[in-house]
Amino acid sequence: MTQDRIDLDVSVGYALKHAAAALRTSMDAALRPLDLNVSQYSCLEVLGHRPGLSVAELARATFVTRQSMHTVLQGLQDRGLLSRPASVPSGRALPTRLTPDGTHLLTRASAAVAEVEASMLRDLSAAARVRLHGDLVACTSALVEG
Amino acid sequence: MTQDRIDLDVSVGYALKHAAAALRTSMDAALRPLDLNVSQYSCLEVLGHRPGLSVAELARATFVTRQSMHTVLQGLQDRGLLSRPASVPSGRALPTRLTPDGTHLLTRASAAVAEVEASMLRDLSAAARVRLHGDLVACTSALVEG
DNA sequence: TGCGTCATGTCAGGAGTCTGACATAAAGTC
DNA sequence: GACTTTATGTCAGACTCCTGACATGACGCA
Repeated sequence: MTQDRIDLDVSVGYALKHAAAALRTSMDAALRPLDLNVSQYSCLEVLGHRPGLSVAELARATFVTRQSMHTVLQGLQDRGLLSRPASVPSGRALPTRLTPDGTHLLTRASAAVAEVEASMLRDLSAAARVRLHGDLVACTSALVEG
Repeated sequence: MTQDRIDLDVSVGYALKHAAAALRTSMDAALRPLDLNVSQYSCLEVLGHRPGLSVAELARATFVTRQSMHTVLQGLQDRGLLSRPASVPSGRALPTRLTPDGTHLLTRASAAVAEVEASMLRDLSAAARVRLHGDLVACTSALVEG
C-alpha cells in the first residue's frame, strides 16, 4: 500500500483529470469554427489514419461505446463527410471512409488541433514530450491490465 | 509551427485522452460499490480538503459548470452526505460541509481511489511520478493561459 | 449439420453535463 | 445615492453519452 488517502496537491490522477479537461476545452474552442466537437473530430482523425474501420473499431479507438459512435457517424454521414456501404458481401462490419469533403475538413481540423497541442507542450523540451508520452502510455497500460 | 498534422502514435494529446478515459473507467468501477460516480466523489474529496466551499467554487475545483455541480450537490444532500444553510447573513454563496455520514463515506471512497491511482503508477518510480505530475501541471497551465 | 459463443449494427430509454436565461447580492464607479 | 460590473444560485431545455436490449452474421466445436 503506497497511501490510503488522496492529497490533491500532489495527486497525479487529479492533475491528469485537470489536464484532460483543459485540453478538451481548448479543443472544443478550436473546433467550434469548423462546426465540429471533439468526438466528431476524433472520429474523422482516426478514420483519416485508418480508412475502412467499422463503427465498433472506431468506438474503441476513440474510447466511447459503439452506440455513441453510431450517432456520431450518422451526423457526419448526414453532412456528407463520410460514406458507408449499406451492406457488404461478407461479414457484418460496415467499412467507413472519408469523402473528399470529409478529408478537406479533417485537414483543417487537424491543423487547428495541432496548434492546441503545440501550445500545450510549449514549455516542454522534445525529450520531455517523449518522456511524458511514454509515462501516459504506461499509466494507461497499468490501468487497463488492472 | 511545430507540426500541422497529428500523428496519433506519438500524440501527447491522444495519450492524455486515453489515460484520462482509462482512469475514469477504473475509478467508476472502484466507486460503484459505494454508489458513487466520479463527479460525486470529486465533490466529496474537494469538500473534505476545503470545507465551506460554495457551489461555484466546487464546480471550478472539479472542472464542471456550476449548473452541473448544483445537481450533484442536490443528490448528495438528499442522501444526507452534506449540508448547506438555506441562507447566510452576508453574501450569496452558500457554504457546503460534509456531514458525519459524508465524511465516513469519503474515507472509504478515498481509499478505493487511492488504490486505483497506486495501480496506475505502479510502473513509475517516485521521481518519475513527481516529474509526471509537474509535466501535467505545465500542460494545463499552458492551455489555460492560451 | 446443429449449436453455442462472440462480435457487430441498431433501437430505446435514462443519466449526466452543457448552454441559455433570470433573479439576487456584493463591489466598484460616477 | 444611482448605475454598472461581477459573481452566485437556480431553473429549463438540448445535447452527448451511457446501459440495456435485440437481431444478425461469423466462427468454433461436437
